[in-house]
Amino acid sequence: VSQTSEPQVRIGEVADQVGITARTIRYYEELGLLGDPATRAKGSHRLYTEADIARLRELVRLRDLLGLTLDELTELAEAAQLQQCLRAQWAASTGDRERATIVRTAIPNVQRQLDLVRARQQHLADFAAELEGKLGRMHTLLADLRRQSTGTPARR
Amino acid sequence: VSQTSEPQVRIGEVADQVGITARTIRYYEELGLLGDPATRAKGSHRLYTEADIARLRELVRLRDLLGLTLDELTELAEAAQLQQCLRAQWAASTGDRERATIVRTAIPNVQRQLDLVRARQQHLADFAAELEGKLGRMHTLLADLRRQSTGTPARR
DNA sequence: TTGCTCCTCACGTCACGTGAGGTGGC
DNA sequence: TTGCTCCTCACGTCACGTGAGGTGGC
Repeated sequence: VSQTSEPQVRIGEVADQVGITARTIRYYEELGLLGDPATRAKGSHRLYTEADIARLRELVRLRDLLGLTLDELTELAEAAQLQQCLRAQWAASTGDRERATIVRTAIPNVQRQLDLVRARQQHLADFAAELEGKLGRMHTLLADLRRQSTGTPARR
Repeated sequence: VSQTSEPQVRIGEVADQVGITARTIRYYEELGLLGDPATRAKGSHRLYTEADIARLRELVRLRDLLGLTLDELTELAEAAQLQQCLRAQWAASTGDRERATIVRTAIPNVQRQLDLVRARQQHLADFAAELEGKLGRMHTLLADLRRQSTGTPARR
């Protein structure tokens, strides 16, 4: 039954595109971070859709940029999983009221991610300011030393 | 010979202050990330100065905020180690020219850290923008649904 | 003396890395 | 048929976590 469905891509290319290894993808599947491998004959090749790739990219970003553990990712992922599930219901649900409910339940999940990003940004800004201060002091010090060795009196 | 030197603090308090465990500190010492334990009788308590604590804080920040491996930290630390060594020479060196050289060698190290921080900030800003866009679209969608269910025609 | 924190092994764990040996699709 | 990528164990590694059993300082 070869429907004209979305193109499927193999694990190696997915790994290259996302910037991780095939091992990592298999490990995440083992932990249940990716949607079930559904029906895949034991030993046959894994195939991924564009949606799967986007999902992996998000997981990797949350891991790398926010330093979340895979346990924490699982939590967030379960929420996103539910979101995915709701997205499927979306087409089926015709009522605006139902649709509104679906969107409302999805919002806090995204909001939480944004909060985490904001906190990270704050810490990085602090760090950057500190490094800049350090660098600035070193440069003025250098300038002072140069002035002294050329006979120019240092300001102060 | 109890000199009136800087106060020393034990590993547990250091761990609390920095927000890590004693095990991590011992592991870092084992890897040579902290200045040599110098002369410590095998089995006796480790004692740390304020400078040691500041150093550990920096290492942990580089690890957490930038996601550096301990190998990468070792590289940066060796440069910082050299910087530390130079700082000791500082007092001894009277010549401005020598001092200028010391500062000049220390600058690129700090600059490199700042570059890494900048790159991280860029990625986080991208991520934040994406999440905000997502959130915004969800909110307008919700508003549209609300308008429709109350009979108000949706814009567009 | 009694707690408390510290010490040194040493094994466990998380998140993969890295082959070994074998099968499947262009 | 020949490469190439894929598959499944399974052991190794990095960065610690977590006791076990014992010693030291207020």
